[in-house]
Amino acid sequence: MITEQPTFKALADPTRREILRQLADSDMTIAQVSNNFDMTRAAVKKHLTVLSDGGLITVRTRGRERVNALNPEGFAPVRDWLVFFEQFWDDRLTDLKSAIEKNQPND
Amino acid sequence: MITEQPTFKALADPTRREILRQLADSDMTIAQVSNNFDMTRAAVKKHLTVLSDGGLITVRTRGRERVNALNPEGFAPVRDWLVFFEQFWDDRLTDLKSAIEKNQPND
DNA sequence: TTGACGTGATACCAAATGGTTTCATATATA
DNA sequence: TATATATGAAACCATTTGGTATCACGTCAA
Repeated sequence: MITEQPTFKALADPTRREILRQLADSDMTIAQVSNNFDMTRAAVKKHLTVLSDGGLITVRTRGRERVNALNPEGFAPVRDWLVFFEQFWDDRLTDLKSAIEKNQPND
Repeated sequence: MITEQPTFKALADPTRREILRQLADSDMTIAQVSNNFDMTRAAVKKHLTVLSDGGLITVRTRGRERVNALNPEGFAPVRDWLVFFEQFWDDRLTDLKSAIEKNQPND
């Protein structure tokens, strides 16, 4: 079973969400990502590990480099979670609509 | 400007996400929510405060009670965030498709 | 082969987080 | 009015988190 916890946890930090946005533009090595943030490479590496644990990115080896890329499938837990509530509100609206129509049959 | 940070932060904790799911069934007072978790009312109250700060729930006073309810609008930051990436992938697919058609004009 | 480069991993630290207990305050009720 | 109920808030604590510095290791290039 897929647990959604690592995914939501990974998204809780603004630096990590910014990393995802940048990876949307292009895959990047750890060093490249680090250049875009005012923190050490070690700190960025930790964030990338959390993102990887959350399934939001994949990492492939290229020589001595490690290339990070978005993993579209990793976003599924968030999508599913959101759909649960949106579906719920859709049903609520449908119920409300039918209730109104029931009380106002003269449309 | 709406900052998405409090929203994502609120969603990082499994207890808080479970509270949201329960509130989808019915609005609840703090005491009612507390009854569903194995922790003190004070702890639950803290979680509700975080959810409120994140705009995910609204709280109304009813006598000496405080009734917590889902706030559909509070989910917008997550929806917007997700749409950014899904749109991105849609564009990628479109680009890929047109590139393929360009190289295979004999369809 | 010998550095230089890119990364992994660990120890360490301050601050944030998630929980507790305790007490104060406001409202409902006998 | 006196008491019980529902909540608010603060002090406190252990653990997690997000950062640092440092060193070890594999790979590329002269």
